[in-house]
Amino acid sequence: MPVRVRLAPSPTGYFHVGTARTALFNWILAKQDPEGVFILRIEDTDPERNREEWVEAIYAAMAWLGLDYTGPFRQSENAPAHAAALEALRAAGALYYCDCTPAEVEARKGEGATPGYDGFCRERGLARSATTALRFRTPDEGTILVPDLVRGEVAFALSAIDDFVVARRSGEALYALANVVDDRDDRITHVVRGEEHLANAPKQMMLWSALNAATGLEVPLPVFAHLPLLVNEQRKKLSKRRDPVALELYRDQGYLPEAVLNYLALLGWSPRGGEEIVDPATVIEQFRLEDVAHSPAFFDLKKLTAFNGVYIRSLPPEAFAARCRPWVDPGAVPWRPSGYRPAWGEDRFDQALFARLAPLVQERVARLDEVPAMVDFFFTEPTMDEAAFDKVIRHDPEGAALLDAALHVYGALEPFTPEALHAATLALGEARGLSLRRAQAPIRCAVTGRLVGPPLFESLALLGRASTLARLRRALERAG
RNA sequence: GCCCCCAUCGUCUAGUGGCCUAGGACACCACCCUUUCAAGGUGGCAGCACGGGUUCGAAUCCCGUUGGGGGUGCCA
Repeated sequence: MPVRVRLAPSPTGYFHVGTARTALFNWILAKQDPEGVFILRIEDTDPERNREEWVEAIYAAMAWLGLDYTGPFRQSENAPAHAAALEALRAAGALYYCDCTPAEVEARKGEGATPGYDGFCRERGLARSATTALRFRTPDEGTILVPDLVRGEVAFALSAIDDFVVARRSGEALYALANVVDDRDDRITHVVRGEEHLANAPKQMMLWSALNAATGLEVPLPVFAHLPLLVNEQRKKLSKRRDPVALELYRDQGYLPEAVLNYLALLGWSPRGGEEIVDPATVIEQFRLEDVAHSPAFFDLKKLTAFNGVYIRSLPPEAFAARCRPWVDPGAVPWRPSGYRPAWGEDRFDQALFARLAPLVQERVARLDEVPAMVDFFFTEPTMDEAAFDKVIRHDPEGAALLDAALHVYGALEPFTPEALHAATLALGEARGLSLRRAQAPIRCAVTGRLVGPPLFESLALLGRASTLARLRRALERAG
């Protein structure tokens, strides 16, 4: 039987990094089978909380990650099937109407063992009305075994599972039912999702079987796989309120999707052989649900960032330059990180120049959003770091002298190349008994406004003699 | 409260009874390289929660304790 898996996110907020990992694992499973199918189904049965923009965010996130799928489908579009399922179950006696309000249910909850609903309306024979919801009649005793590829079999006592609601008083099917109906319709073979859904599994199995019986259509039950949760430093489930969980955020900061995917694959799983930088093909080849870890994993931004640096450095220089454009090119680009504000004018930006700069910064950044601050002095007059200026120029007697000497030597330097600049600056320093390390500092500061940046002599050559000399002169004037 | 899950360096993990003096990665520290910063190289710090079993032998199996987490919606 071919693998059929699905991602079933609800459009109630940002696309969560945890959802991204679930998507990845499902996608991998489908890719492992030549006939595998990975379905994207938007679970939009809660009109109160869904928003169309979040649906779009799901599509955008999947596209950015490069995870292809069958669909997308909207759960709401299958409402007729949900209604039919409800009717079939009701006719078979699997459901009953209940007019208890949540407050009443809560009030009756004793200190006793059985949690949740107490079965108050089970035998009342209520008819459908505007105040009745539909509940599923669950057995009172026995055990149900959930087959879980990650954890093995998980046993639930039926006595601990209450008669849960499957349709609102408005008549609409709830997640509990809609999800099962859709999974049956889609012939889902593996339900792979976060551990927070583990307690839903026995209920869904019972519903699935009841549906098989009530409709006469025997659809094989799926097997489950509940993935360990992603947690924050407090070891709590990643939360939209406290934690940076939105995938967009990572995209905006210049994380590469391939790095994110690689890192996500390592949360709960590890490749054979110890090498952690692995491409999707390797993961597809090696991944097994049975090998997934059981304990929650901390989402470590530092490690993700380190991985991102590895991926950035491995890019061909031209590709790196192209990927930087949304952050550095004020002109027309296909996509923009949110909150982008041009650091220099469109007329000042020079794509050809940036292409030559790119290799100098490529190995110095771990995120694409660090690039602008590293090349700004090429496209705009740099803002002087006053502390740096004081340290190596104003309060260093050698500083101004070096600047003055550089002004003269650079002015006559032929050719104005990195090699010549290197040699000239080295000589400048030696004449004063200074290491190149110290000799380059005031020059770097004068020209770039900072003490750190791309290699200086390459930068000066690319900047050109005129700008270099002008900035040296200006710094000299500032030093007074 | 009740149900369920989990427990190896700070973090992610390898480890399925002897190969473990517990391996790798990130982070951190030191040194090397070096025009700054990175990158790169070398080395280092650091862990089997606890208590009982089982066994010739336990990080690995069993029980308990403790500690974490998830669920307990007419949300998904």
